[in-house]
Amino acid sequence: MDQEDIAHVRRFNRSLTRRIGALDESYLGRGRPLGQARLLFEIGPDGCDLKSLRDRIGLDSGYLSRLVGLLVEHGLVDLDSDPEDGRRRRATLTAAGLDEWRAYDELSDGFARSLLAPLDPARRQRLVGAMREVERLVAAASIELDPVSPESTEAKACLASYVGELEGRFENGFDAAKSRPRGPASQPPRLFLIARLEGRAVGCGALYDFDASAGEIKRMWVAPHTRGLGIARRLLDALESEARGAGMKRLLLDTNRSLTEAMTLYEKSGYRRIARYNDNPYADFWYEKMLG
Amino acid sequence: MDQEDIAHVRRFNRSLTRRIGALDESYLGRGRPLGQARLLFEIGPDGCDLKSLRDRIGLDSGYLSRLVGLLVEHGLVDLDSDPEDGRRRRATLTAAGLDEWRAYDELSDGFARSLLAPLDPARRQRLVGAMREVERLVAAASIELDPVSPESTEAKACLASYVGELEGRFENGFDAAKSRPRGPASQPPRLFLIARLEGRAVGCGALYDFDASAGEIKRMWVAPHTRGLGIARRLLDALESEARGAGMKRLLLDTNRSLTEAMTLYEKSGYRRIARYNDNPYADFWYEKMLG
DNA sequence: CCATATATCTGACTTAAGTCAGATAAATAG
DNA sequence: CTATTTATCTGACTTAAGTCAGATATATGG
Repeated sequence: MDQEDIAHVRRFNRSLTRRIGALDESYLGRGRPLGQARLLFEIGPDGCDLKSLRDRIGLDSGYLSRLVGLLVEHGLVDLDSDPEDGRRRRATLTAAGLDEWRAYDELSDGFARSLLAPLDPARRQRLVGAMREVERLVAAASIELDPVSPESTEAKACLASYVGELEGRFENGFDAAKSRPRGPASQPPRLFLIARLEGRAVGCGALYDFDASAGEIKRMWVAPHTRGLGIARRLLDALESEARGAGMKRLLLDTNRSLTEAMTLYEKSGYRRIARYNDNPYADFWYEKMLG
Repeated sequence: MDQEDIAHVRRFNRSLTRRIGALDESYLGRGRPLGQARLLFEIGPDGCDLKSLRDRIGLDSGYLSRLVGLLVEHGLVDLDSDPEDGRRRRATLTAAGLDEWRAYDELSDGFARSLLAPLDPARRQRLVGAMREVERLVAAASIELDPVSPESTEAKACLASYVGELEGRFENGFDAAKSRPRGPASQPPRLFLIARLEGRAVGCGALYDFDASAGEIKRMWVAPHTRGLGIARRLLDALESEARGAGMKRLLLDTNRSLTEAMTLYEKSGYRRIARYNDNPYADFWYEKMLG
């Protein structure tokens, strides 16, 4: 990463900050402080309970209570108890509040429009495309890997998605029980990693012991909407580095012919096809990589 | 421009706002309110006079005075009168101020680095490229066209750059006096347009009367660092629309063989090669367009 | 039922950020 | 030299934004 790349990112941040500040300014044009405006906008046409508002915008509970109070006072918001949990309170927009919400929505739309309008169609498409690219790659950069227990809710949720997907993709469906790694029955993995994007699990991968000097990679999965961000690559790298740290000399893995992206990844990462080394009924190809 | 494009721009704004907010947070980590931190950072290693600070950040003069006062009090900034204009005051960083400036600079660098670091080199390049594209296109969208007097300082500055460039590009140099449009001596243009990017003139173009039913486009120029943003196209469109409004049926223009981008633009915009219609010694090609 | 946790509210604060009306001193136009 | 403009400063304000320590009422696990 050279200094010039960094300078570009900094310039980008600066120029965007200024521009986005302009959106805030336009919000102020409705004579309401930014905090209240944002809150009103976040409550939205469907309403919202205060707890989730607090989580989303990150406000002190006392402060939030007062801000909502002001909106109620101005006749923009109604506040009732949540029927399911008497401690919680739900905020919903009144008719006047909904009008205001629409006005803010219009401002945001108008702002976006003002970025696109002066451009010819070709440049417009390029801008939208570049924005999407920036967004995706910035998301990719904010992925975090965390070791978790394979028994944790998060791990189980990932595995369920993994199984669900294989069921759909494999010609004969998939039954997780038949694809256990060998060794002592239901041997736990040495490391189970979760990939998180803004706190939500969007991928997983596990490293198992195979024999005294080898490990096995299994349960590699990435949520469909986050593919192409290099998450699988990072999971694989992290698992390999753990394997090296544990003194393993060799890594094994198997895969199904329908998982073409996975096979591409393995081959790019230095895995080479070998003969069948297990009796996994879902495996079509077997790979190994010597750890240097 | 469809609703989906707008939704993309809005999502982009939202996700970037959050991320850029994180940079502000990191600035706060040095125990100084954001206003002071930004001011210190803007003063920079070379110092700066208060007037230009005010223009750049847009602060109330009283407020700025007090903010700088605080920085002086904390031993971070020195304040002296400008030797050239006794009303102005120059702020310069003390040794301690410079250390602080470096710390903020490091934070910005670190922030940029944290966006790039988790990515593999290919994705890193894609991110930097996409950021540059967004920046350029957003700049393109914020270009504004203004009619000005051809005698104004801005117009003269543009024309000077235009002449300077032609001198360099034409095989036999360029003398503006020899390339006057025909008609009553030094006839003023019907419309002289300036293209502005963030207040600075980065391009120009003029529409002259040629005869009772035709106009002539001349003095089309775009600053080198802003080429590729579609500025010339927008200037040309605006001049044509003025010509239509004035009842002109036909537009003429001439150009030199070395101005290849210009020729491409004219041809894409519907201009067709015609025979020589004037005695401009620098012209190699002549074009016309019928206004529909 | 009890202890504890959770969601919200209230009161009493602090601080940042900014506005506005002059005052002051230096530059500039005539 | 005088009137006006310009750049900055000072004093007196306002408002937004946020923090913190309880108080209160409701859920939840045992």
